[in-house]
Amino acid sequence: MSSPASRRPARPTTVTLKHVAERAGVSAITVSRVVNTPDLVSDVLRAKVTAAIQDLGYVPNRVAGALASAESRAVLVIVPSLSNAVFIEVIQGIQDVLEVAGYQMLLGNTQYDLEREQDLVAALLGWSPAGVILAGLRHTERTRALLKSSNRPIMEIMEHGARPIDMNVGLSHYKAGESMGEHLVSRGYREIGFIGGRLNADYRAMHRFKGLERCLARHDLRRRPPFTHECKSSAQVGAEALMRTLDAAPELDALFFANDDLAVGALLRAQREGIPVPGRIAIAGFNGFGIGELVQPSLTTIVSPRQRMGQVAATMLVARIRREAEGRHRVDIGFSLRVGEST
Amino acid sequence: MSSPASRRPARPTTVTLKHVAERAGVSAITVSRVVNTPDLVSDVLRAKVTAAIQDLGYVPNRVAGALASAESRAVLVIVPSLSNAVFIEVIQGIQDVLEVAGYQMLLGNTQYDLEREQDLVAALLGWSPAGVILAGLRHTERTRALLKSSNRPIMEIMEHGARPIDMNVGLSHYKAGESMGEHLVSRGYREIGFIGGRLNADYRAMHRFKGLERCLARHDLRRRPPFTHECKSSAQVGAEALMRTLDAAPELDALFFANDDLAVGALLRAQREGIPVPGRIAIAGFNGFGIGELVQPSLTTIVSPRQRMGQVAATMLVARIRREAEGRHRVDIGFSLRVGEST
DNA sequence: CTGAAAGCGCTTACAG
DNA sequence: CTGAAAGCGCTTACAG
Repeated sequence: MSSPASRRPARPTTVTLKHVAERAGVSAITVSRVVNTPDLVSDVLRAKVTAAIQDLGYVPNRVAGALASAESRAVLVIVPSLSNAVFIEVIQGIQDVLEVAGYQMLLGNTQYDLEREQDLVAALLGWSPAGVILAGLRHTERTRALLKSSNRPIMEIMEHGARPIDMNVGLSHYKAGESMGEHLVSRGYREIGFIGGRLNADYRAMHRFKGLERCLARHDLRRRPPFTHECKSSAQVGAEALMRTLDAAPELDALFFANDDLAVGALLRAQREGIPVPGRIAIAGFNGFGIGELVQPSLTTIVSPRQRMGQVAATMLVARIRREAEGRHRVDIGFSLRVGEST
Repeated sequence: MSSPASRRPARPTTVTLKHVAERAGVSAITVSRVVNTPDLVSDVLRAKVTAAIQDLGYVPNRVAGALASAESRAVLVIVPSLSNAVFIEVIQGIQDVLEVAGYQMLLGNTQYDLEREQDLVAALLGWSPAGVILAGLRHTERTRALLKSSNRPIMEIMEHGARPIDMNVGLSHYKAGESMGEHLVSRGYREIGFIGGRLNADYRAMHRFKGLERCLARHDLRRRPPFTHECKSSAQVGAEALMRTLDAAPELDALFFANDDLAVGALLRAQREGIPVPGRIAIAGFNGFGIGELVQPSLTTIVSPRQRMGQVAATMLVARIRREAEGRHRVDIGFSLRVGEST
């Protein structure tokens, strides 16, 4: 019963379960129940405990709770990039749901590197997360093994595919590429190129390219390797890529950019250079950011339901964490073509 | 010594310090030292322990460590919004530094609500963070009290001011507003308006407005209340605000928008409507996003060093966490005026 | 509906 | 440089 205070001066004097229990005249477990599963406590005791919590300004120590239960109220969210607005919007959707459900997000950024992803997963599992959301279906074997043996609900997002580790919410990037290809062909374009960056790492963009290729093959149109650059996508990079590509392949009459950042940059640059869009060159993107509707000409693009994807994924995950889940483990969230003036 | 395994089937069989210690033939504390303070361990034991860690695939349980030491390797980062790219870039800067230093970010979003901020701070302190970074110098009294009594290093960012709770890195939004005012006046504009949204919550934008007002007063120019809207800033909202404001106050010859999102939207809308910029109306923003250099005319704006602000703040915080900090607790990170074609 | 005991996997604060 | 003991603040798995 001797106080350890003299030995641990660094530890701030904190209100603990025990203090609340003493104040309320109940046991510690009862306080714990009031905090976590109030329905299991009688009205009388619950009122006493709630009052004691208020009086003392008790804040539960989540770390202790996590250690005791081997499960923290944290969800790992691992994405390839934060400079890409797509992931920001997905993260917002996830946050919307996690916050209401009382879970904290632990955010990791792999920078499109599967080894980094593996290290992140290993390190972050040390937090005993209640669940994991990560981008993509492509991971190292060890990442898969770590996630599986963690016995936590796992949600893979962004792309929809056949063999998820556990659950999956995403869309078919291949079909999206095909869909844009069909649109361009139907508009009469015949010399169609694809511009993207770091396609080995951003393999979802590569899937879109493959979808486009499939479409071009079907129509007996010329297929070209993608025009690539080895840097992060941005409007500036898209602007440069447009000029370089038109120089290298002046016969092109349409360009499908890997994303809207690139496409909007290209559009604005074309305008500045006096290159008619779509008269000289048609321009299309992928994402469906709001800015695409404001530029002139407005951008033809594929709209992915980013925030909703995050919400759906987080909702399914939370249901599984709470063991209320049933039914589908795989959701194709779809996409839509938004036809603007640029094609 | 009896195994609890039969009583806790849910807990996955995990490799712990003890297992590593047994394998390496040392005590648990020695393993702990190899993980946390390897310099304190002899080369011989360190090698043995490192090998055992590799063999067993040991991953430290951060939760247990945090409970024992009353300090987790987490840093709270609390911002008002994730839909504002400013905060995303600041967060990136913070991440850059925290990741290298081995800290995990716990992200909270107040939605510009000081009560929500207070609740977030209270709840997240339950994670025993090593430090806290939060946006702004304005908080509830209870938030301040909670942070102070937590005895953790606290860093307030975004704005630079006189009485931080602990440390502060930011810029003067008042001076930024003044500076833009001086630029507009020097260009010959005389009827200058300010457009922004939710200025009570986004009081930093209000500071920029006040700075502008001060400048207008100095030059004996007409001062107007800000033209406001009650929704999140976006290009779409800026586009609408431009049209509404020109309708309401056709005498205006220059508009200072609270941020670049609004200003770029206005610029693109003006172009679409055939309103000459800056001939009919000059347009200026605040942030310095890359898109402002691509639109036509290019946007005059104030560039805030967002990513660097995050890096500097996180670097100072980590130094304090490690008790290596000295010198300045307050840094004015500054800003610069980028003159484009829109004014 | 309520509680006493044991334990989660680490680190602290010594002692040697 | 190394280690045995105690403890961090909770929750689990019983028993009643």
